Amino acid sequence: MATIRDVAKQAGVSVATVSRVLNSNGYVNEDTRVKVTEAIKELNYLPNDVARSLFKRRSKMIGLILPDITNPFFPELARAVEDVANETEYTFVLCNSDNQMEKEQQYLTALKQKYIDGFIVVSSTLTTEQVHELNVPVVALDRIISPHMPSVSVQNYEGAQEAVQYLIENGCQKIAHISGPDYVDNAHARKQGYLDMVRDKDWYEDGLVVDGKYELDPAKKAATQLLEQHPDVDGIFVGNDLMAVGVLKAAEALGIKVPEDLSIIGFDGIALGETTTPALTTMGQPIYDVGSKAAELLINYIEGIPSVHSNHSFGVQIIERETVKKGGV
Amino acid sequence: MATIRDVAKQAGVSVATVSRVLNSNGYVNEDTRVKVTEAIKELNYLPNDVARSLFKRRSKMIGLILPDITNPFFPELARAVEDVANETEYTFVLCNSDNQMEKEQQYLTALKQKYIDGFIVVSSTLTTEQVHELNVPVVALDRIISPHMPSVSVQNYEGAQEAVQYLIENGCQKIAHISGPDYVDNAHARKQGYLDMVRDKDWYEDGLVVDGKYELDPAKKAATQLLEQHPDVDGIFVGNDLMAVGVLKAAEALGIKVPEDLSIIGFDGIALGETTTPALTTMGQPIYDVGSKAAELLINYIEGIPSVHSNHSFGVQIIERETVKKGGV
DNA sequence: TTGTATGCGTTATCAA
DNA sequence: TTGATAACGCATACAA
Repeated sequence: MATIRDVAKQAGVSVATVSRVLNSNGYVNEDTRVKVTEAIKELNYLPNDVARSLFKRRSKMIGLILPDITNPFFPELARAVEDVANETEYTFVLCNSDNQMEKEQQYLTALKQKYIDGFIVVSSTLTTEQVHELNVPVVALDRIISPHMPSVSVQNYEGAQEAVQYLIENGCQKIAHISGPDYVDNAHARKQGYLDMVRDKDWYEDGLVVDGKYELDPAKKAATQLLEQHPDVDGIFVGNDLMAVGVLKAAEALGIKVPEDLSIIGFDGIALGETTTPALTTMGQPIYDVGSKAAELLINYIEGIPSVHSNHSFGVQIIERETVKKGGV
Repeated sequence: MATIRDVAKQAGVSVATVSRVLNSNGYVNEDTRVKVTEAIKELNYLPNDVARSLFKRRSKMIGLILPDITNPFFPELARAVEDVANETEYTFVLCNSDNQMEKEQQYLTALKQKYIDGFIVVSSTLTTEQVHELNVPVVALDRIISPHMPSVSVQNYEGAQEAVQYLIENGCQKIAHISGPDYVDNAHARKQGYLDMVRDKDWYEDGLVVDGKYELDPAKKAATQLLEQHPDVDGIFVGNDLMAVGVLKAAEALGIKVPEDLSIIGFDGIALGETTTPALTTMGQPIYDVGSKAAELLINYIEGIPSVHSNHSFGVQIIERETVKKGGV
């Protein structure tokens, strides 16, 4: 590996001038610029980013901390972040936290030792203090950590209401909800959206909302119980698509026809929902846009470019497929 | 951020001694060791990895280059790599190449500038020369670049044969194949496995193998055509699970009952296959093990630990679910 | 057992 | 317009 010194020697100039043409700042004579450029080419020289980082105290790296890339909601998000990182010449570090604060903290400090420039985090456990004392730019994604911290998310509450409304409009008479964990703010918001739509219905009762942990199997179990105890439920608003697939499987196992006997609507709009039979109707969020917006926000933040909105909330939109029986009341 | 110099001052020793206790090498008096440790604690000192990297010429980072994390085959692989990277204190960089050699090359050189210690690559375009002149440890994953380069993969040829055999044993009379791209070695091997099982059957004809590009929609289209042109096909061995889902969808659209009128078997064993209706029968590969083995191999390679086998090939195993009609001939 | 000095490869300051 | 040189924060060779 050639160093800047080798280039300098080859071009018959000092390292300072080489550095100047490299970063194109400061005056440099056209002739010597050419000489240096040629030397660089001949030696196949590439600047050493580590040395650069040491001097600049920044690494051109950003980290994405999320629960688990194996959860089908996250790959598209990660892809979006990676894409904008790539465009802006940042390198992208992926961290799976399994929702454990300990792991999050480990990644945070380990990467800080590498002069990482910033983080995007999907977390329900990180506190404002932790982020603050980290002293590195952070934007929250999908889940909000604090209103005072830049974030990108979607209109969970409103989306949930729309979803329930859609079920009602299509004739459902008794609508249940499979919720995500209460400590996840978006799960909480979706549940509230549901509750505020149904709480005053005469058919409503507490047993209609059960926890599915945002995972497939727990949701399947929860739905099975729910449907056994409340056979008159004819519509379910499920907190995310992954759980909705579990609900679909539960109905199938119980011999309940979807959508004839039971309408199901999910939330997220992940690709998985297109592959089930029947295909999943859902409240879709613009996952890729959410991810890339978070990355943009972070990079602007890092580079000191002021952002108009530092708390961005995307709208959601219903994706009509096959798990809701169409027809008015 | 405190530096080693701050710690030295605080403890009343030189930076060399601090370095010694940090890396626990060289002699150091127990008393001063304690003093230093305390100073470190008081100052909340963390060593600067960038400075370390510059000196050591290595970064404790490994890169994983794969086509697209959005393809449901890859998240589990990536997770496995990240897990062992994490255990061994390496940080994990994810790169999406979209199967473009140009992007691969960009990542390779960009990360080399950061003193990356090694790569795991899922690639069909990278050449031995490129890897060689990179002069950084590389292990090939899922797809073999050269027999002389460490690699981890599965028994594609044998698995394909088993899959076809399974279809035959269960009474299929005319078996087609939806293949992956021929330039992907594992797709080629799977196709060969199929061909070597059926080439001499009296029902075999060339039109029975069609390209599905290892993607869902192309496979769906290909299967639709295939099934229209060859209505007597009663079994399909599909080159991967993602395409198999497309085939399932095609059959559904054509009103062909699976598995009653058509048996389908995929390859890979990704989670997606469990969620379809009917659930996909497939040749499962130990995806997580494949990924973690590759990571182990790479890290041993990096750290100079000799590996017994540098070309590892895992076995595959049939996962019987619901898309193959059971029953002998 | 400990300290001093040097280098890892850059960038930026200051002179020239 | 260019060149010396001092950082950046650490680890090691060599002295002491």
